[in-house]
Amino acid sequence: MSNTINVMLVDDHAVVRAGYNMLLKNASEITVVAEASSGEEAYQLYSTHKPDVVVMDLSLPGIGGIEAIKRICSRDSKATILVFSMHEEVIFVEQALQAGASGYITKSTDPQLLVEAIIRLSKGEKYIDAELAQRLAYEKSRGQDSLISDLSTREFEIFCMLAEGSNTSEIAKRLCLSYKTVANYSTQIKSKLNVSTIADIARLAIRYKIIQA
Amino acid sequence: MSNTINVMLVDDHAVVRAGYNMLLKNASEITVVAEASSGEEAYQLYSTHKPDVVVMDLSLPGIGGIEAIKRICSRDSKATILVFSMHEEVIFVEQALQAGASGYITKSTDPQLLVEAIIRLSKGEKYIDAELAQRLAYEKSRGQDSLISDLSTREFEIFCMLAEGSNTSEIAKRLCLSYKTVANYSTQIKSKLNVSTIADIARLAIRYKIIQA
DNA sequence: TTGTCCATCAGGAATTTTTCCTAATTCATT
DNA sequence: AATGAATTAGGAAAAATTCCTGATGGACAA
Repeated sequence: MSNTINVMLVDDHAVVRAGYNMLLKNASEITVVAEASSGEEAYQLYSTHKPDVVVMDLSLPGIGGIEAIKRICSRDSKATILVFSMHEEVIFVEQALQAGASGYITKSTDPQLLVEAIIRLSKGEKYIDAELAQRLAYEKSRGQDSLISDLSTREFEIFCMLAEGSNTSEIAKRLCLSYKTVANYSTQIKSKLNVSTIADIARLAIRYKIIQA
Repeated sequence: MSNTINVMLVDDHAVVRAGYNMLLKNASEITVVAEASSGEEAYQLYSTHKPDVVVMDLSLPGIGGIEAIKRICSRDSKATILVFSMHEEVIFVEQALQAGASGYITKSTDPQLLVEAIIRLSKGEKYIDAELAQRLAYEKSRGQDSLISDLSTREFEIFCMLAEGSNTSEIAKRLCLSYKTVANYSTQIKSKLNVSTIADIARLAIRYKIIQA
């Protein structure tokens, strides 16, 4: 029997997936057993392939990466998910870990670290990008979380979608929630962030580099 | 002598660069002769390597991709630059082409099209993602390019206030207009700008540097 | 184990906002 | 003088928001 690490790649860009695939071919310990291009697909393929480690981008169409992590982890509490994201902001690390991820690295890191991180996670360890871990610790120690990190997982998710220009009913549809639920969340988010319009939400999101202008 | 196509890759994510690199290794016509991780570096390496085609991401640290394209093209008017971006909005295509790029494809396209596009560009042809080209042509045909400059004085005024986070009744008060007037303007502005939420308005205003995030 | 807290989800009802239609007025331009 | 665009705004219907309430389930502490 082999003790190879079975990995599933989740990224909506086929080119990027192909690149990772080739990178990981150089690592003999690792076998890519599945690829998904959306959160929904990831969730389904996870069930059929049960990979040891999921390498997941956060910006995905449909249900985003965070929601995909939540669903996979609620289905299988032992799921091991490595977030491999372009976002270099602490807030994303917090949210991803809260959703159930076991590791977080950014696409700026040395390619070799992707392999390293996958191996670490497969052993049950955690692995967080060194610089982000530092910043996370530093900000935590100074209690310097932005208002945004007060948002719950769901709140944050809806916050992002509002900032990106989705309206209440679109969000409800995408997240399979009642319109009312999203509307109520929207009100609560504004209250927590101390703003009164969606424009303020968008600007906050851009200021904190959660979305791009 | 060889008739291989010399390519320079510009992307701030090393992993992504490594991926493209490997993808392009499969294409015998193409040789990657340089890699840059920022606009500045791209500019410098261009001068020393004179690649036949530059494959360039748009989201780069420091001077962005657009600015890098402008500088490279102003140095060498025959420079051939293929934008390879995650952005699927027409505005980015317009800006990139205006800056001097010869092609634009998105990271969602089939990996094989990257090779195809590079070959096309090396022959002096243009290559633009099919779907984006359609949308661009359509919008151009409707004279719908500089959206914001289509706004009337009053519309623009209200547009700015909406983007800054004022709500309809605040704006009405400040401009000494009826609530209804502002509400109707708001609807019309969205329609002219082809957006549906205030978040979109805020992002547009920030993108065009009309307000700051 | 039980109780408490929090996150999540959502309905009801009142209110507010948005949308779409219509129309008056002014002002510039042909 | 006439056309057209900009500005202003009301009415009516539709949609969104707000504030309340309450159910559920998971985490955690006494």
